[in-house]
Amino acid sequence: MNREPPPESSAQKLGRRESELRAARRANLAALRRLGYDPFAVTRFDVSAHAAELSARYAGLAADADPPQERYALAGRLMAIRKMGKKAIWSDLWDRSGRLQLYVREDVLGAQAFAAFDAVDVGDIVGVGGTVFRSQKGELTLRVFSFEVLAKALAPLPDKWQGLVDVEKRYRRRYLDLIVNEEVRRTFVLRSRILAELRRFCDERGFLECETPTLLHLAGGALARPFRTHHNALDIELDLRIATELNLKRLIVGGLERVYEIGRIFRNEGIDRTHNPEFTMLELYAAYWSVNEMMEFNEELFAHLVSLVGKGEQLEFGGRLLSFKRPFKRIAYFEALQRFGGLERSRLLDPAGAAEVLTELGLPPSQTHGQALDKIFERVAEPHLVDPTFVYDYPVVISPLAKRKAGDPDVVDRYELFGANVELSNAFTELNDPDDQRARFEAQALERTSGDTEVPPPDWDFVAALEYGMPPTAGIGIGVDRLVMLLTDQHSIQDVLLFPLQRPPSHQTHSD
RNA sequence: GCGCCUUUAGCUCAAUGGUAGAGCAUCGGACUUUUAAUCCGCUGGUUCUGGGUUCGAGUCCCAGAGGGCGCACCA
Repeated sequence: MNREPPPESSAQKLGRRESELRAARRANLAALRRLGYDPFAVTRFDVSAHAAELSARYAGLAADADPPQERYALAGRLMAIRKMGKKAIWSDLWDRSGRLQLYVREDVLGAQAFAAFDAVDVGDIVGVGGTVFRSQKGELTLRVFSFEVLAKALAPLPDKWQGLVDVEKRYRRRYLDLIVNEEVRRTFVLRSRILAELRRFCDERGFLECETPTLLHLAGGALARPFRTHHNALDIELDLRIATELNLKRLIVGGLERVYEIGRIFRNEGIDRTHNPEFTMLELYAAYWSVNEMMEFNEELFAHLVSLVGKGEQLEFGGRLLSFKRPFKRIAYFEALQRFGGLERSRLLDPAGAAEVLTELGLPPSQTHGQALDKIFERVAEPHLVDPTFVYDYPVVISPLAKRKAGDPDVVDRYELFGANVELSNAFTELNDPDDQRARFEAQALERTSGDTEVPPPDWDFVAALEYGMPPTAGIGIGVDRLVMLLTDQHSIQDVLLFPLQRPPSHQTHSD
C-alpha cells in the first residue's frame, strides 16, 4: 500500500534545517531522560480540571486577591514557551477545552524539575499540577508546583502565529490542522454535536436507529455509479451502497414503523466543493405519515438546530443572514419555474418541450426528460432560494420511488427543502404499490439499457417485499455534510470532513 | 475530462533572466509577571520532479506530479 516511510528512515530526505530542528528536540529528549523524566515511559495522568472550567470558575478572581489554595491537575500540549531569565518560564497549555497559561518558577518547582521543564519544547504534551492566580496583566494562570512530560514532540510544529495555511497539508495532515487552527477544531466539535443532536431529536420521537449493510449485491435507491468491490470467500462482486433507502423501507415492511440511519454513502463520482465520494446521509422513514407530516418534522428539526448554533432564528451563511423562522417559505415546483422563469407547466411536462427550454437557456441537451427538468430547475429556480424554502409537488418523472399525488398523476407527494441555494433535504410519500413500483423499475431498466449508467438495475426483491404490504409511509433524506456546512458557515465539504479524499501524495515513489 | 492559478527554509511569504531573502521557529546570550514577550547574535535551501533554451533559469519553453478555483459530471 501507499504509505509514507517512517520519518527516521527518511532522515536524509529532510532538508538540513528540518533535521537540525529534530536533532534539537532529540537532544532535549535525552536531557529529559537524564533528569529522570522519560516522556514515553508514562502510562497515565490524573486530570482533575480543564482550562475552560478554571477560566469560568475563577472569572471573578482579582489580580490582587489572595489566590485560592486548591490544587488542580491539567494535561495538554504546550503551544508557547516564554522564558524569563533562567528561573521563570511562562507557557500556554492547550487541552480539549481551551488554553490556560502556566507560570513555572524554579523556586516553586525545585531545581531538578525546573531543569526538566527547561528541556521541554513547543508541542510537547505535559501534565501539570498547581494553583491558580491572576497575573499582573490580568490573565488567569496556573502556578506550577509539579509537572511531568507525557509525550515529546520530535517533529517541529507549524508556525504558531501564521499557523498552517497550506490547504493540501491541512487535509493530508489533519492532526496538525487541529493542533494549530482552533476554528478547525471548533468546526469538528460542532459537527459532532450536530450529529448527536440529530440522533437525540429522532430518538426522542420514537425513531429507531438502524444499521443496514454498506456492502450490497446491488446498490439502488438513487441515481449514481457505485463503487465495486470483491468478496474473496464467496467470490462475488459487491457494490458499496449509494443510499440506505430500500433497506430502510424493508424495515418498515417488517413493522419497525419508525426507523432512521445516519450512514456513510459511497458514490463513484467527481470531487468538488460540495461532493466527496463518501459522505454521510440521514435517511428517516415514518409509517402512517404523509409528506406533510414529514415537512413539519423537517421544519422543526432545522429550526431546532439553528436555534442551537445560530443567532436565534437566524443563521449567518456566507455573509448573508438566513431566516429559519417557522413556517418556512413554500412554493410548488412548477409554480417556482413559472415565477422565476416564466415557464409553463404543460410545456415542461412534455419531453420535447423541456428539451426546447434547455436549448433556450443555453444548456447542453440532456439524455432524459428527468435530467432536463433537473437542469432547468437548477438554472432557473435555485438561485432564488436563499431563505429556507420547501419546494413541493415534484414531477413524477424525476421521482421513481414516490407516490403520485391524488388527483394529479403528473406530480408526486414530494418536496425538497432549499436554503442558501442548495438542496438541504428531500422527502416524499413513499410508493407502496408493488405494481406501480414494478412498472417504474421496468421503465428505469429501459433507460439503463439505453445507456444511462447511473440508473441502477431493478431491485426485484424490493418489489417482493412491497407485495407483503408496506403501510403508507413518508421518508426523508438529509445530506449531513451539507447540513453541517450550512450550520458551521463552511463553504467546502472538505472543511467539514476530517479526512477528505485526496490523491496519493506525489513524493511516495518507493514501492517496498 | 477541459481551462486558469499555484508549488521557494520547519511554518507564512518575498525575489526585471544576473550572488536565493524576510518574519516566526530553531541554536547561543541577557532578563523571576510574560502572553505574537522583548533585546543582542548565529544559523538554516534538491526553489515539486524530469527534460530543454541561454554565457547564466526560482524566473522562459516542454512533459509530468500535487493542490486550489471554474467548467463539465453529480437526485
